[in-house]
Amino acid sequence: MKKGQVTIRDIALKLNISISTVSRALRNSPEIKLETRKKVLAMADKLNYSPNVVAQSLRVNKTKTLGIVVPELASHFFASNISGIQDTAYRRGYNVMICQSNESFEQEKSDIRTLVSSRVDGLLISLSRETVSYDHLQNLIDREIPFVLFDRILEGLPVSTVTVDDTLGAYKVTRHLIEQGCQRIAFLSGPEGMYISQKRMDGYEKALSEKGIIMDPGLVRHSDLTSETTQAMVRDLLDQPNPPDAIFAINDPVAIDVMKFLKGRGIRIPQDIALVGFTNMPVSDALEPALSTVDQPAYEMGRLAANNLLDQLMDPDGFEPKNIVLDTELVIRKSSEK
Amino acid sequence: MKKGQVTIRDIALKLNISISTVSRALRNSPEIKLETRKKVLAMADKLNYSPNVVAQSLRVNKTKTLGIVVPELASHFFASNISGIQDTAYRRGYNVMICQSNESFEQEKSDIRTLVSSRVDGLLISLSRETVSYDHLQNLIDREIPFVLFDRILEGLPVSTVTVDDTLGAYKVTRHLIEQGCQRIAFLSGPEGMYISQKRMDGYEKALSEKGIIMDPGLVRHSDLTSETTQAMVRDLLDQPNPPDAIFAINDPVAIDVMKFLKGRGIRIPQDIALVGFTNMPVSDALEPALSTVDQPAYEMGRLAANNLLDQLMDPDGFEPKNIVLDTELVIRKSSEK
DNA sequence: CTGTTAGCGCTTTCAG
DNA sequence: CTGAAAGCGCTAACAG
Repeated sequence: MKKGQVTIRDIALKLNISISTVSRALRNSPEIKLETRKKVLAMADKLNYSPNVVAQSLRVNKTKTLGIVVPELASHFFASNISGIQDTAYRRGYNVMICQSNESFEQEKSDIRTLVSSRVDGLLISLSRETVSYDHLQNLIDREIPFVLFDRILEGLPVSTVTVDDTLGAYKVTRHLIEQGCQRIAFLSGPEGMYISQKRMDGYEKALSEKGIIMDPGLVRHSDLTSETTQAMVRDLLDQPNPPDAIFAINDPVAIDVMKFLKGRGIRIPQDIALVGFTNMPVSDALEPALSTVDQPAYEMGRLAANNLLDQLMDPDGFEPKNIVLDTELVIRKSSEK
Repeated sequence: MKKGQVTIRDIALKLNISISTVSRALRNSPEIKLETRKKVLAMADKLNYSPNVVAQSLRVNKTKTLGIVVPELASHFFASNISGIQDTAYRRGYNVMICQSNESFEQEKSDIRTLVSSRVDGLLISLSRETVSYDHLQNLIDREIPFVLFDRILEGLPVSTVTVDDTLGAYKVTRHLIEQGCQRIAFLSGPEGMYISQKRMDGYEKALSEKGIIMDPGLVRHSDLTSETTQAMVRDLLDQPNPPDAIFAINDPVAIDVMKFLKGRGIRIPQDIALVGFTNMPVSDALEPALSTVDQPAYEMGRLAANNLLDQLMDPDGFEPKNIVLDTELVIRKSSEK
């Protein structure tokens, strides 16, 4: 990029051959004589040549770059997703550009716009907690820009998705709590429109009804996932005439906020109130009590999402969207053992 | 990027003017008549024009993209650094590409190579725990590719750096522990060559000598920051004839590993052994006991590093490298209150 | 104030 | 097997 960058022209000049020959040799075109190719490769090496990917991109109209949009980076779950995506992308010769929406719908739209204008070849998107409408995604479809949704998805779009079986995960949690003798299990959910809120709610309800427990709507709350709201909701839950004996939090960060609040109130976990999260953050087992949770294969989700997107880029026509659903594992720790 | 992308040529054709006029109008060149510019802008809007940044990059030999290399993404500290960088970069019209070295020197070199070949305009780098040599950085200097080091730096290079006052931070920790009555304070450090290991060691020694405590070399250990090594070292520390009454861990993740191990052994914190970390991860205060630690302004570090790099890109000649050092705050919690 | 022209570095027909 | 030439979309002299 700096002055004096070596180009194929320099190689051609030195070798007294045409630049097209150099170009072909560099890319192992079969029509080049072995000897010529060797000469070119040697000279390229000697001059420390490195191709100008910008020029290549302009020429072939492909940047070999994937765009990623996540709600936040400072979350172990999304960071692991990204690792999975990156490793896969690099292995297959792609770079990534990452944006965070900070859980804002507007920012998410802007991120997508930025990435598209950077000419990424495809996108991997996990939606913000505010996102309930399609338009910006439909726009990508209209412009034939391939993308895959993961974890925070929206249903009904003809695109690939990668999720865990949220319903089953929540079902396992709720059933486990019932088996521990809990009768009034609160569900501290995320925003109503969010896919994972709905799916985990389904699992929660299924387990309750299976065990013959009538769901008390007063035990279900929708948080915007911030600490403040979470704590306000727990307070509200506790101040009811008939408080819960267990809380199922939509994810580990929320569960940690709950834990802090309960401790502050002198409420014992799990004796007074059992607690379960979702995600299995690495610190979950360092908490006191260690947090029961649902292990989500974050890295694997990223890997699968990236592979699916790259397959789509390799063969745009023969491609069929897939809905990939991974299994989860309930990790039982102290916080829910009555 | 898809077929039928609108170009300035399309606008020019529609308006029966030259493409250079369109180009100038789009970029608010002062030499264009207001009326013409309005027409162009209107048409661009109507056709839903979006500039091809790849072509722009090729032409002006700048990508308006910064490269970031961090040891890992799944760390709240680095994720916050990145947020600070990103916000700053976006505000100033730049995108970012992020790579993680996974604490590997080889991977770090490869990341830098990748980013450079992607033609980023500059780099922001936090070194891996293995990095003790210069060559790959010197290479950037030789090629006149601007970069800034942050947090995990290496001294002696004519480039800007952004760190916290590691020595002072460690000094505060050690003095605090002494004031709590601790006499045998172990320092569980990182790899020997690492900048932060050395600086924090300096602060540790300074506090000890100031208080007239003779440093016991047997109380200083160098971990590679993995859980396994950390736990092995703590075991070793405990199995000494004269075990420590406090442990100062190089960062919070290591402190958490220490905590897990001590708990497993039935050792009480802080009564038997006091514990302090470094970084102030958001979960630190949810631990039991809540972890004393040193608060590092991660977001701010990222912001300053990015601003410094961007200043450098704006004015390459008039630029002087700066060593920016931020202050830290000792956060005292239960884990160190005897 | 606007148009013409010449590339940025590379790939890819089309001709030999 | 290799070369000549066109062009990806855009910017920037240079000329009017």
